[in-house]
Amino acid sequence: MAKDKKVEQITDMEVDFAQWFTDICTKAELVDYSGVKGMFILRPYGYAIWENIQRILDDKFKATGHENVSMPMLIPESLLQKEKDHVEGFAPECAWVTMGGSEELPEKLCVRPTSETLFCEHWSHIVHSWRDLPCLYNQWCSVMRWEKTTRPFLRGREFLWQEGHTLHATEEEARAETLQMLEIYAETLEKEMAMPVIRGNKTDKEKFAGAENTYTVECMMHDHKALQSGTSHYFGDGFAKAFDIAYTDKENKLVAPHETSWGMSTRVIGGLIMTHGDNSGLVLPPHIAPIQVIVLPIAAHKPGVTEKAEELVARLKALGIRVKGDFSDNSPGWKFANWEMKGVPLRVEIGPKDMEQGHCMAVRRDNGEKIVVSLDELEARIPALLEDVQQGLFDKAKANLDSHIFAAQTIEEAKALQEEHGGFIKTMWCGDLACEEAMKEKAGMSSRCIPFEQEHLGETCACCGKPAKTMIYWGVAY
RNA sequence: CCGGGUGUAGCGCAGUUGGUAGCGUGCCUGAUUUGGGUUCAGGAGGCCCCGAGUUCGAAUCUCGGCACUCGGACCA
Repeated sequence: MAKDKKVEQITDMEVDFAQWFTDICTKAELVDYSGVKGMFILRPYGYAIWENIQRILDDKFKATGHENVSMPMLIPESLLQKEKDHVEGFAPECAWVTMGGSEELPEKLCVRPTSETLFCEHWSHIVHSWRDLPCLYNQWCSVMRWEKTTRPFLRGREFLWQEGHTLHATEEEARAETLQMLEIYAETLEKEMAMPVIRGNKTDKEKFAGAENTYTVECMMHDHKALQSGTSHYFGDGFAKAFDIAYTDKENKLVAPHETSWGMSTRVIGGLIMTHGDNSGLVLPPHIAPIQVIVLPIAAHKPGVTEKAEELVARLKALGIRVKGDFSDNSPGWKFANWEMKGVPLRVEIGPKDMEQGHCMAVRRDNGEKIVVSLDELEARIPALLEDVQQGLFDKAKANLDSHIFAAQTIEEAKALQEEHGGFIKTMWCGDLACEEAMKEKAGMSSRCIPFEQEHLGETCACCGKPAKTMIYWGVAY
C-alpha cells in the first residue's frame, strides 16, 4: 500500500509522543495557534467536542440543583488579596490590566485565574439568613493563568472551563457537595469519555490554594503519565470569614457558612486524545464525538449509490445519531484515512456490491473490525455498535491503567518501577511533606492522590521508614 | 524562567562567495476514479516571522524582539 501520500502526516507516538499529540491537535483540526503564546483557537471540530462535554456536565449540574451565573472577568487587586493562601497561590501567574484607554487605572485589575473571590464578595452582599442557603452556583467561562510552558489543551494561558461555587450551612452538607461533584466528574469521565479514573484526596502540598481538602480524579495517559482531570475543593469557612460572609442561623446566632468549588476544563480534551488516540489519529468515544457515524458512498457515480447513502444518513439521523455523509469527490482511500484521523467512531460504507446483497459495511475506529450489517437491521445494529465502541475504548483504557499500577516498599523500588514501566506507583506514606519532597527529588514523582480505596501495603512509610498513615499514589504528571 | 532546535506558498522543505526565490504536496478548473490514500491537463498562490544595523544591494551577515517545538524548573 502506498503510504507516501497521507491525508496529513502524523508522527508515530512511539517515535515522539509529544509531537504525536501536537500533530493530532492541528491535523485533526481541533485547534490553531493564535499570535499570542499559550492562547489557542478552538476550531469548530474541537469546540464541538467541548460542547458535547459541556452539555453532559451542565445537565448533571442542573439535575443536582445548580444554577448558572456569569461573573466579571476582572478582579480588583484588593479583592484578590483578602484570602492569604489563595493570593499566594495565584499571584505568580496572574495577568493584570493597568490601563483603561490611555489612563492608568487607580487600582490594577487581575484577569480572573479563578473566581472564588468574586463569588465570595457577591455572597457577602446577598447571604443574610439560613433561608438564603445553600447557594449552588456554576459558571462557564475562560480563565487566565500566565503559564511559562504552554501546550494545546494541556496548559494554556487562557482556557475554557466551568467553575462551580457553593455555600452551605453545615460542614457535613458542604463536604457531601464536594464529593457529589467529584462523583459527577468521575462518572462523566468513565461513562461518557471512556476514561477510567482513580478518585482520591490531594496531599496538603498539592491541594488548591486556600482549600482545606482537594479531591481529585486522576487518569492515566497512553504514555503512562498522569492527568488530573477534575477537582473538587472543600474550603471550610476560611473564605467566608476572610470575606465577611455571615448569616443568622435558626438559633439567631451569626455564623459563617461552608464553601466548596469544583472545576473541569478543556484540558480533558487533551486527556481524551492521549487516552484513546493512535497512530492513525484521534479516536473519539461515541458519546462525545461530534460525528458518530460517517457514511461513505463507494463508486458514488454508479446509479443509485449516492441516493442509497443519503437514505442511510437520513435513517441514522432519525435515530438521533450524529451522522454525516461524505459525498466529496475524494477517493475512498483518502476518505478512510481522513475520517480515521478525525476519530469518527464508526464508518459505514455502501457500494453497488453491498446494495445487491442488501447490506452495508460498518468499520469500527477502535479496533478496525469490519462488520456486515443488513440494511433491514440498520436501526438496531448501528446504535449497538456505537455502544460496543464506547465500551471497547473504556476496556482498553482500563486495561492500560490496571496494568500500570505498581506497589513499592521503598523510594528506590518506586523509582526503579517508574523508570521501567511508568504509571502509578503506590506506597505507604507517613503524611510528612518532607517525604513527599524526597519522592520528587529522588524518584521524580509527585503525589497524585491518597485514594479513597485504600490498601494495606505495609506498616512503614516508603520514604522515611516511620509508621505509615495512608496508602498514596505517585506518578509523573502533565 | 534556563538550555537545545526551528521560523521561506495552506502544509513539508530547497535556496547558489550577499544580487528580492524554487521543489513536492495541497488548493482552484476540467476530465478520470468499485472497497486503504487514483491518474492526467491547465491555473492561482510568497510583507522570505518582526525591528534595527552592516552593505551599492540582505531570505542569506550582526544585534534585539516575537512565536513554535523538545528537555528542565515552575505550575492545577
